[in-house]
Amino acid sequence: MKAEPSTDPSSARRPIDPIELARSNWVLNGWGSAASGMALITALMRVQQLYISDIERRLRPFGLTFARFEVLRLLAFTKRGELPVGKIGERLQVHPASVTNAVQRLEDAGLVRRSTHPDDRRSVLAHITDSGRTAVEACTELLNETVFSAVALKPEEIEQALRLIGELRMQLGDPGRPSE
Amino acid sequence: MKAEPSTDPSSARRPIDPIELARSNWVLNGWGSAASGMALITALMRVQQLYISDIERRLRPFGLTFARFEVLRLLAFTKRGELPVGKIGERLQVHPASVTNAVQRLEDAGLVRRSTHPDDRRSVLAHITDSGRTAVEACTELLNETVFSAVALKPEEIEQALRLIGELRMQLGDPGRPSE
DNA sequence: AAAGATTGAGTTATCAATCTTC
DNA sequence: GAAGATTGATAACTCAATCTTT
Repeated sequence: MKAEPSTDPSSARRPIDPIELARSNWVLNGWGSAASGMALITALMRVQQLYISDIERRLRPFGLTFARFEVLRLLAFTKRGELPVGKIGERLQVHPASVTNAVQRLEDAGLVRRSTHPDDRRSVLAHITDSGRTAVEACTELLNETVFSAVALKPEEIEQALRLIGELRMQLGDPGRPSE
Repeated sequence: MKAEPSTDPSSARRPIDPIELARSNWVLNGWGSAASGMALITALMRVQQLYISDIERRLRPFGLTFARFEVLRLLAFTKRGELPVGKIGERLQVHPASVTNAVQRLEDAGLVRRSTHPDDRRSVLAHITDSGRTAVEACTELLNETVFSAVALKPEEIEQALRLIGELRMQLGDPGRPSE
């Protein structure tokens, strides 16, 4: 047993972590068996929100959102620099309409060009431009230095966290992680 | 050094986890020092998305979103069943405009009522109604049973995950977790 | 008819501007 | 003037409906 987080309401000096406060309330209401799961899921939501805010703030000078950055990043990894928009949605696990929107914005910014697939005219190819490559490389470098390399965990802790999150993704039936 | 995750591109049989694929690409591009952090942050975004989808699907029959559920839950925990909307935003870490929107919807649904603070007429109090209490208890029970208690990790793994996420929140300057 | 993508409607979140009260 | 909240504008996502091509 470790020291319990203080639930003392008189400790008004430092602001109590809202997540730990919620957890205490859960326990006090007799929902002890759900308290830790609630706290974990709330914490996941919170840290995601903090990361997306941080990343989008850094990308703003480039006129990119994280979603659009991911599209560019994906295209830049392909051999020919292009991918059908359906494939993009599949890889990034986003709705087709979201891909249409992102690719439209990227095309308006001159970072990708659209063309119809030569073998299947139903399909639309998104092709990264030179300008798009320049932008995505700069953004990748920036995010690598300021965010991804800066994660305040030891390497083995990152691997541990990845494993735990992987379990959760599997349980939730993440299509990207089939249990087969 | 531990065994590296497979980067073998020939394993095309089962759909590769997009996150592990991105990680491989990061390593192949010489961004090894950022690869695990990128994978962790991408995984956090993904699992958050899966949880929010799952939770909102379950809340839909009640006409609630997760954000609105959180507001109700917070109010139900207070002694008098009421809180200034500014405090709500502070606790849940959301923009004042978002609170206004959520409370407006909740009021339209008859789950909360608004009144002006007696001691400071600038401030608006949100007060949970009997109907709101009934709804939030039903939703809490449902989420506890189907989501929060069902987290597919052992108790000590949940605590481990909470600790690791806590480190990340601290690094990101989560106002709810001051480093003092 | 089915697959692939787009469009339009509805919802939510954020930001700046505004309005009231202190 | 500053604090607290609301409003209006903008952006992004989801869903259903539509359109083209297979």
